[in-house]
Amino acid sequence: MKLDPRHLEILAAIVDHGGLTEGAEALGKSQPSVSRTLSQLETRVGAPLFQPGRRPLQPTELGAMLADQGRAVLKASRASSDIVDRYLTGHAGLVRVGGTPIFMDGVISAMIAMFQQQMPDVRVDQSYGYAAELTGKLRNGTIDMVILPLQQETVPEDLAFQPILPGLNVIACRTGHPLTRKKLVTPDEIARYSWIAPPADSPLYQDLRRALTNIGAEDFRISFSGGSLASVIEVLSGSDSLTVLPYSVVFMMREKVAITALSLEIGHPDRALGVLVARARDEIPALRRFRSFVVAQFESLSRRIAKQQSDRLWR
Amino acid sequence: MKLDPRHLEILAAIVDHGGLTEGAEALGKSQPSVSRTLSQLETRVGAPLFQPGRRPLQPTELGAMLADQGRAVLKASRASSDIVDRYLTGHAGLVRVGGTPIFMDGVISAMIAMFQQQMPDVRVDQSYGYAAELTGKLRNGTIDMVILPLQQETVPEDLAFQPILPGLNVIACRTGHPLTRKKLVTPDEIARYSWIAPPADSPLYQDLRRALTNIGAEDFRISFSGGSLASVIEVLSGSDSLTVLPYSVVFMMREKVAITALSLEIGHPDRALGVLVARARDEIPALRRFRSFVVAQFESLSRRIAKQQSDRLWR
DNA sequence: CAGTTTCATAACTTCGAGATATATAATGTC
DNA sequence: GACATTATATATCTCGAAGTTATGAAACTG
Repeated sequence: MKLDPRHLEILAAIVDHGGLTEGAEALGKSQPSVSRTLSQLETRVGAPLFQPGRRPLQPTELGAMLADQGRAVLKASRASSDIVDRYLTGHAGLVRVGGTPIFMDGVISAMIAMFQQQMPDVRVDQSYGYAAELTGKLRNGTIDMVILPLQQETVPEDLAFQPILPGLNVIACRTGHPLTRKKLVTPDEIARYSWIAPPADSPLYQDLRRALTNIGAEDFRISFSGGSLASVIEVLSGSDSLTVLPYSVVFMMREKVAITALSLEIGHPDRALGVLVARARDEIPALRRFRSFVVAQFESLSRRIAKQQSDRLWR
Repeated sequence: MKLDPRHLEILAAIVDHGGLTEGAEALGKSQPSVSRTLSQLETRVGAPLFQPGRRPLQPTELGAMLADQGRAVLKASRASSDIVDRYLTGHAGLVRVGGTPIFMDGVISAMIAMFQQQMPDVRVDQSYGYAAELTGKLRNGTIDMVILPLQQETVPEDLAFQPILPGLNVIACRTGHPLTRKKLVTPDEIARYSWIAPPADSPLYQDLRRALTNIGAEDFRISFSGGSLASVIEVLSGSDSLTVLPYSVVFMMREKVAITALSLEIGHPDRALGVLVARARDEIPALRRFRSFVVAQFESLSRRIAKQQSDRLWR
């Protein structure tokens, strides 16, 4: 005996609201419709579901049990509506975001924390990689969005790139480092210190090489390499070693850890940090929200960086 | 966003059976029907519920969550079918049975225990009373069935009476009572012992009076009255008092407690024990089952009584 | 025993779920 | 990489059921 779950819902509504009229109203249906559904259900079941004749309509034993099941259906129904609503408004869902390790650890993860204050039910899956792997994952749908520095001209046709911050690298060191006392740092002075190198396959490593070439420091000693940001920061703040980091990372971290940037131009890479998504794939609402949030956060970050730099000029 | 619970069921079936075809089969529907329902659901929701293109069909985050709700609906649906089936076959339900105290305690309650061995989910509500109240409750639907001794001619039109045992009362006493040693008991001998009287408004009390009148014992001492069967039995088996009980009660109890019946005819009341139900009201399946069970039990009891009596004749 | 409320019935319309037949897409195989 | 196979989507039709309004019949109210 297969019963229509909607009929069970209706039965539950009648029982819970104490009458056909009230039940119909609660369900947004007409009273005759509900009445007929009930009588159909009763013929179907082959037994009365309500005490006959009694005016404050009272369910039979069987009616009460089926109404219990109807309540379960109603609950699942409501839960479904809720799930869908939360999904469509971007309050729930899964966002798989990839990016270069330093940026993810240094900037994005803090933004994720802020985002999840507002959207606690959006789950974020983070993964690390560089341009080649990340675009691959983007194309095969393994991740939804990538944050990485890229030359705008090299962006493939099938991907959309939205720049959010100009590429700006700096030489970073611990606060109180001997070089921070100098107003102008010369290449010779820099050459005295050893370097913390990012992984050899990272764009940042290329940046480091180019920066050193630019300032004329041909050979340099590497004292530590292969670490992710947490290790780099530890070594950096506990030694006199130098490294190259995106300025945004130094800026974000400067209040939490004792690192700073040297006043030495090392030449901008011709890349811009940006958000990359697949054109074909349309974003789920949570992703759209997250992307907007990240973009807005970077705008705010830009402004704060600009303000800090003009403040420093006046000092 | 209101979703049809049936659609959620279908979604759950697809997810659980790993495909449209399998899901359709499990639901007993055609594949196109299920396919269209799914695509409708997706347009309704406004988001894909399955990963596009993947062959071992895999739900999206949202699809999986909605499928969970669908499973809940499916569960309620199955539970409902189960409830109805059990109800219709009389394996579940509520039976409200009333009767005269002595019969209920002495005979029926043991039958209820046996019945519930087979039908553990049939709930039995027992209530006590005499003819007037019981027929009243039967008429207003407070109880479903009554077991009581009645003159067949006095049965009202709107009630149906099914006799199950001829009325036969006996004088009961403890086993080993002095009177049990006599082959023939005279009224004089009886007059020496005091009586345990049933409640004054009970038919059994009338029977007691008539019996004593019949055997010529005009005045008699009452040593205990007002007790229900458990008390009566206690007093009876712990003293030399006598009482009048239906033979069926003595027969049922004789192996558990030390009571027996005297070999003295006291004249049959012109009543028969039977089952009374309201004609208008149609019985729920559990009641029908219970009634049949009780009737069958009494048939068996009749046979056992007859057998015991013929055995005694030969002794 | 009115008046009011609540439920049942009637007649009709519309929408959707079911079916079969068939096209299209994905997957496995040689 | 082409082909066979299986799985899913689409087209078209039919029928049932759920919705509507209008109205009749009970059952509580005072």
